[in-house]
Amino acid sequence: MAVKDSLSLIFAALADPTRRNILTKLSQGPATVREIAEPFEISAPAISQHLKVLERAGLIERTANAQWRTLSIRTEPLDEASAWVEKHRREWNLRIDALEEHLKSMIKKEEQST
Amino acid sequence: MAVKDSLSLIFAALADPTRRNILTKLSQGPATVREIAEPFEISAPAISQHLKVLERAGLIERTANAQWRTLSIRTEPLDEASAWVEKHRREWNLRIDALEEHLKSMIKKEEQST
DNA sequence: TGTATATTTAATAATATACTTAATTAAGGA
DNA sequence: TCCTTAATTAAGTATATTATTAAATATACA
Repeated sequence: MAVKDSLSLIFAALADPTRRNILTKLSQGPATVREIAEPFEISAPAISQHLKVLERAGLIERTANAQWRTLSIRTEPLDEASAWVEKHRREWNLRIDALEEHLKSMIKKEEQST
Repeated sequence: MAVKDSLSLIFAALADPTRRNILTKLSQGPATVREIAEPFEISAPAISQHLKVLERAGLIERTANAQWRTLSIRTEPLDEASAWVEKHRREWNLRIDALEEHLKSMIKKEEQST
């Protein structure tokens, strides 16, 4: 079981619709495992494993209260994921803009030479 | 091979450091498969498979030129990923703010009653 | 104490992922 | 035509992921 870097853990955790649904639920406020599991058809252990994946990625936090675990979302990993995506989007868009500038100036030269 | 929704494909594609490195390279401009493969120690077929994953997620685009394939990044899936992340971050932060407001007003009441 | 509820752990199985080497396809150029 | 280069496909393998059922653990509460 190879150790994974945090971005890989975060994106992998987000790559499953069940886990994204869990985060959607938690983005409205903390909930117990039971409350989280309720809308899904899968077994309780399956939910428990999904929660473990989310926790390992730092996306959720559990606090124990008697036999109940209350889960809440954490935004730091979302910040990290977002930062990566935004950086690449921005750099690519800069490239595209530069390319457009280049094409424009090419056309201008073309026009001047005729 | 179950059909996956697009967000799952995108996040899964981003969940691998080799593929993120490929996108980092491509965010600086288009490149051929050879150029992309160069910094990596893994075999050419492994790169080819990573490119297939990125392509299936819509993150890259290939244009064929004789035996060379030129690859470039596409930002639509990055937009989609970013939108999901931002939405959840925002909603969770709103919750937190509301909670803080609530606590503040509780404290205020507490102070008034003493 | 005994029982119900909440949740996790363990064992297992099916499927998916990420790599490998060998073979194949396709084009350029001596 | 033959050889080289670029890239993909095919086949095989190790490991990871996602689910299952059965059992274990922990707490509340009659």
